[in-house]
Amino acid sequence: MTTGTRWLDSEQQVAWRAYLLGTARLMAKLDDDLRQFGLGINDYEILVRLSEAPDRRLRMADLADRLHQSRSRLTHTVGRLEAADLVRRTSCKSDKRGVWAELTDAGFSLLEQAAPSHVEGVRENLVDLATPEDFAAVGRVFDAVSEHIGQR
Amino acid sequence: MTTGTRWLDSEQQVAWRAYLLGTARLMAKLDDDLRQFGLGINDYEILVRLSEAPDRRLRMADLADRLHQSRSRLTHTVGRLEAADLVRRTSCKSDKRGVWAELTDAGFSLLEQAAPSHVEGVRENLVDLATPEDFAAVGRVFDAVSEHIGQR
DNA sequence: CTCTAACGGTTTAAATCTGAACTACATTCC
DNA sequence: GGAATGTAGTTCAGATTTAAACCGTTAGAG
Repeated sequence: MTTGTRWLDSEQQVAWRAYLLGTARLMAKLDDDLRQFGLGINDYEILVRLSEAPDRRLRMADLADRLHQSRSRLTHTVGRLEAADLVRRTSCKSDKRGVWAELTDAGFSLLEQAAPSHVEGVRENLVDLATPEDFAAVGRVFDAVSEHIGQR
Repeated sequence: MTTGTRWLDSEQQVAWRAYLLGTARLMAKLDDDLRQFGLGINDYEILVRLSEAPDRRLRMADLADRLHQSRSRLTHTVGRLEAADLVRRTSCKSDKRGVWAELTDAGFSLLEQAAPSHVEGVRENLVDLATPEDFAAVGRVFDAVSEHIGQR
């Protein structure tokens, strides 16, 4: 009795492919639009998370988790952002192993410049293309995905 | 009269972040699960597209467009797949500039091995987590995104 | 207290990806 | 026909990402 694979049905297949292609195109577009500010979407997200945090700073590991990135990748990226004077590193007093990544004024300022255009891009290329219900569904689905997969 | 930025409202914000994090986690998970077959999700998708094409082959540019990849990236990836004997390149007779990327028997065979586990992963970490309606919404949304952004 | 395991972060080297430059062929327009 | 322009694909150099090894520091067990 062969417990065969539960393949995707035709509609699921189509939706899955649409998601793959749509995501690829969307990310490429957003990346592209951010290039005028010298940022990629990954850099941008880092700056945003920092800007929202208390004292505009986060511990490296915390930041890595929020973005689901390896600590190694984050070290490299923050290194570049630091070289561009957008982020500053300071060591953590209470845990000497720790490092704070802190948004500089220049970083905050660049973020203020880039944000309107970026958000407009997210609207134009995603949010405004969907009905509110459909977009809410996207949120629910990927929230469930995150929840299911959990931390790395 | 300041035509201010149309920021995302709180729910849109949450949905957008859920999508970003969920996608990051999902892709990492699928990549991870494919590693046992020596493939990444990008390699896998290439093999799948080839396997579905007439004569199991596609022109490089065609394949690149379907995956929204640069020709350069595809050249590299196919080069590696060719080295692993999963894909074969042949030159196109009708257009001497062209190159066919063709799935080898080994490539097809590996795909047959990997597919059940991969599809199960897509189900477990995405499809089965959503109601059919919600998942259909995801399909609609990203189809609209693809349509809107168009070819590169 | 002290030993050991775990954590936080960086470094290193290799793998992969990007973008521009380049080669060859094809097409278009006099 | 032949020059200009466009297309397909590759190559090159540089940037980014990955995975593993590594170094302090911290925490937990005995």
